[in-house]
Amino acid sequence: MTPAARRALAAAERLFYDRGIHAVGVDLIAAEAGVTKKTLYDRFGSKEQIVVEYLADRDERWRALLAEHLDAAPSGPRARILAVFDASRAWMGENGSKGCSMVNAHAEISDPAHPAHSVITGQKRWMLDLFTRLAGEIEGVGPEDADRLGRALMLLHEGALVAHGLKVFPDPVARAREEADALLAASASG
Amino acid sequence: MTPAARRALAAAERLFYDRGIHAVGVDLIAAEAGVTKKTLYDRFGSKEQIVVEYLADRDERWRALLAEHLDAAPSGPRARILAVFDASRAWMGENGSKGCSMVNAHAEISDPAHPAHSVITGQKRWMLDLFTRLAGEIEGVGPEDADRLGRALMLLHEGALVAHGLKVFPDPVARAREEADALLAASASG
DNA sequence: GCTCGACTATACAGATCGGTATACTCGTCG
DNA sequence: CGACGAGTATACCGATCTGTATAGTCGAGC
Repeated sequence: MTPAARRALAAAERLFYDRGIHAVGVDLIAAEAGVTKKTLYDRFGSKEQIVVEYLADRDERWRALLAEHLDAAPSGPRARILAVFDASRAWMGENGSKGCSMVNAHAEISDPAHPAHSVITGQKRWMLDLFTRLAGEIEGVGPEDADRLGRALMLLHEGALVAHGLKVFPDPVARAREEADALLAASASG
Repeated sequence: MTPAARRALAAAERLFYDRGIHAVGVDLIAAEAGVTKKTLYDRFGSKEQIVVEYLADRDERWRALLAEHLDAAPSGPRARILAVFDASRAWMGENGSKGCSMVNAHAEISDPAHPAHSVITGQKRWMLDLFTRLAGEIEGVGPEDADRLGRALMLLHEGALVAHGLKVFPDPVARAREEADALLAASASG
């Protein structure tokens, strides 16, 4: 990726996230990045492609941050599950005062055939799988309970991201982590 | 409200919710409603005002449906809390295949001074207060535990609405209700 | 019968939308 | 030196955006 393309994508990410996708035009992206529209279309081809790369890049960065937290977590599935919430808390502190970019983008994209759609649902499905897999690694938790636990963790996590964006009450991710902890304490020997 | 205004608002609600606010122009609203732009601007004055009334009307209808479910619920705070989730399940079945309109609208509105902003945050704050108040009515639950419980219920509920919109797994509102039930069972004598 | 509010129809203004075209500069690499 | 990729600058296209203006239709109430 050329330097101008990187600058353009960085500007697009900030603008799309802060103001919404449809509210931001390519002229504005070009101006904010110090790049001409010609360069934008040479590198990306279309606004739609910029949107896709915006979401894909955020997804990639989130998964990288999450992997760091998972690697640094104490061994054991329960600590690793809590590490997911820690990662989200760290992420939100730096990247997310308006909630989840995937959820927000989904609100603006009606066409299920839009190439961004698979990025959005892909991340959510991946997160559910992660929660379910980690829950299944807990001693004494069978596949059925893992499904139930994974989905409950998913609900708490998604709810926390939304609550953070809406600023319903302070530090909802920390609150969700507490609740997840209680859930895990109750569900098995630990 | 005149008949044409009612038709226009109904069309706007459907279009805004399905496609997003910025993706829908007033010409399209007018055409879908069988109404001229002149009438639209005579009745509402601006697109911004249409957006505000779209959200306010949905809020009003949601609160009415919720009140019905709360009135029909068995007495006792625990049953009433579960009735909130039942109301959401019924609501989503009819009005919401794309999640929460307030959350979705918030994703598209960057200006905190936008008149729709207070409608959005107002409903969320109201829901948190409702959960907290109902939790506080449970025997043996003090004010501090009511706050904790209210916020946990809020997280589950918001998470369920998002998960429903994203179609992460089937019937997330029912799953959230189960989790809320377990939470309430564990938190007090009942 | 006449006024008045609600509504339709159409055209337009000024701005912005996504996207394209032409012409230029500059550093790098062979 | 010369070719080439990256980027700049600017102008433009057709379409669409919010919002306004003019002119006319229709039905109900006084």
